[in-house]
Amino acid sequence: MSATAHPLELLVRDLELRSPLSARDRSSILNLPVTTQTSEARSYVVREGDVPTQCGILVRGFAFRQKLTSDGERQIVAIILPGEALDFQHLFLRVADHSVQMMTRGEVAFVPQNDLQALMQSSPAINRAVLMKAMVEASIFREWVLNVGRRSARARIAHVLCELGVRLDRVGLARDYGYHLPMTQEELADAVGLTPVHVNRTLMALEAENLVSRTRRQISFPDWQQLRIIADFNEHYLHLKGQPTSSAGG
Amino acid sequence: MSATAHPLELLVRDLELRSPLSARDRSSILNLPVTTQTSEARSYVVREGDVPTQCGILVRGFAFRQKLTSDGERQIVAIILPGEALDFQHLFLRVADHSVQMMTRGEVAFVPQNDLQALMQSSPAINRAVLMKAMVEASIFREWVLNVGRRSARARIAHVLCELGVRLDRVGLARDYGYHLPMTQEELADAVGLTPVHVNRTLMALEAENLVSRTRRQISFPDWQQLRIIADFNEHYLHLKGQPTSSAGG
DNA sequence: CGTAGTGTTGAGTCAAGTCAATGGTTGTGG
DNA sequence: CCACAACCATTGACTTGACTCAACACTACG
Repeated sequence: MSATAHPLELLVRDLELRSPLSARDRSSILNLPVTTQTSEARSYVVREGDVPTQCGILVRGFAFRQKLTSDGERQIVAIILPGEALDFQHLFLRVADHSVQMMTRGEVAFVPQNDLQALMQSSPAINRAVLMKAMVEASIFREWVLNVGRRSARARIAHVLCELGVRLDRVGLARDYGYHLPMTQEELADAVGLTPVHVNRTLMALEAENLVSRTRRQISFPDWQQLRIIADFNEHYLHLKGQPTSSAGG
Repeated sequence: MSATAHPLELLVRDLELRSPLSARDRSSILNLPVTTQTSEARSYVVREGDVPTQCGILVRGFAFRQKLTSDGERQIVAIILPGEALDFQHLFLRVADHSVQMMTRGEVAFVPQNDLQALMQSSPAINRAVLMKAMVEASIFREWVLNVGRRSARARIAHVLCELGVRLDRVGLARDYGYHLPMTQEELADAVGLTPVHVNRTLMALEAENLVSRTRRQISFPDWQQLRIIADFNEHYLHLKGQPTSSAGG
């Protein structure tokens, strides 16, 4: 358990992508007390109504945020990638307003909220990085409202595939924006507000047009530029560019 | 311009609803340097791509956040009520990922980001209150993804009407959850991801069932409990309850 | 009292949903 | 290594909720 990479290494890398951290900041994050635990696919990490006292960070595997209607229909409202926090929002909100579930088997690192909060108070850079991450997530929610509210089935699905390509590329988990997608068509349907049957037909159509190529759970994009166009994808909402203050020549 | 209420009074009230502020906190907020300006209906307060240096707070009137698809379809992703900030997110994100537009004529107070940031650094309570507000907004976005993604036209519309009823009630702008709704059916359509024609038909149906009553731009709800049910409305996502730490007795 | 923005209604169409069956993959235990 | 079981993907036939197009009515305001 100690020879492998530190469980929070990916988190640090992810935070640094938008806001620079000093060596000291990095090491104080890595020195946070963590409890790492393996979670099975489909297990819940947070349940709606919970009052968490720890902050979970996804170390390995994929997870998602979901909400249900009263008649049991599921909407996936966010996809969580390795290195991302499951619930920064609980640093400020007491009770969970949605559930977080593992999409695949994976590992989650838990840090006591108090320790993280103390660290944020002592380091403006860490404070800033964590809050930026939370604000970017809010921006992604806005884009998803647009996606689900105003785009065709084709564009919706393509848009989610593009978003994952770009986000996974950022953390080194994609190759030419293609990636291993451990998501069933039913889950994809619940992320874009469609039925699984219609997602299947739409994926088949995208494949027939040579915009998407699937083998097993691997997905790739023979014509990434064209896919972006039909997805109406513009990554501004991911706020990936470096900070303005210093070196602007990104 | 000086005998009337202070432009940030509603903001203070709103922040206090979730997180207590000391007298000193209140007065330091009210002492922030503000520039108040009147904005016409449909004018833009923030445009996608802007790099704001001031933080806008809605003093009077209604506004909304919107995003457009490349073929010009609009999605309203949030409705902003008096006392709410237009762009707390720009304290952490440099460039605007969406536009904020006035729904009605109104007044907006601008505070330099630097001053607000300094205040947040000097007062943990203000810091907490502002960030709670931002996190609650993120929670509302999640609910909207669910609303637009998984509910019927009827439920979607009813849900937005319920949300506005509860939020307006909270700031004293509703009476039995009925309120003045200065929103065209086209805007409502863009908030719920439907066409104006279909919104009209659905509203007429709700009215025929005596769940909604409209006169001019005033809307009221003869059977609020039933409306909540058909809307699948549960206000947990608004995080309205007082803080857990002290007096829990509602 | 005209004009422009809204709201309302009707008729016809279509994108996406439903229901139901079949086919393929993966994993597991014997 | 095989056979089963469970889950997932695919396809067809049919239905429907929401959209489109187009007209007309109301209201506010100068």
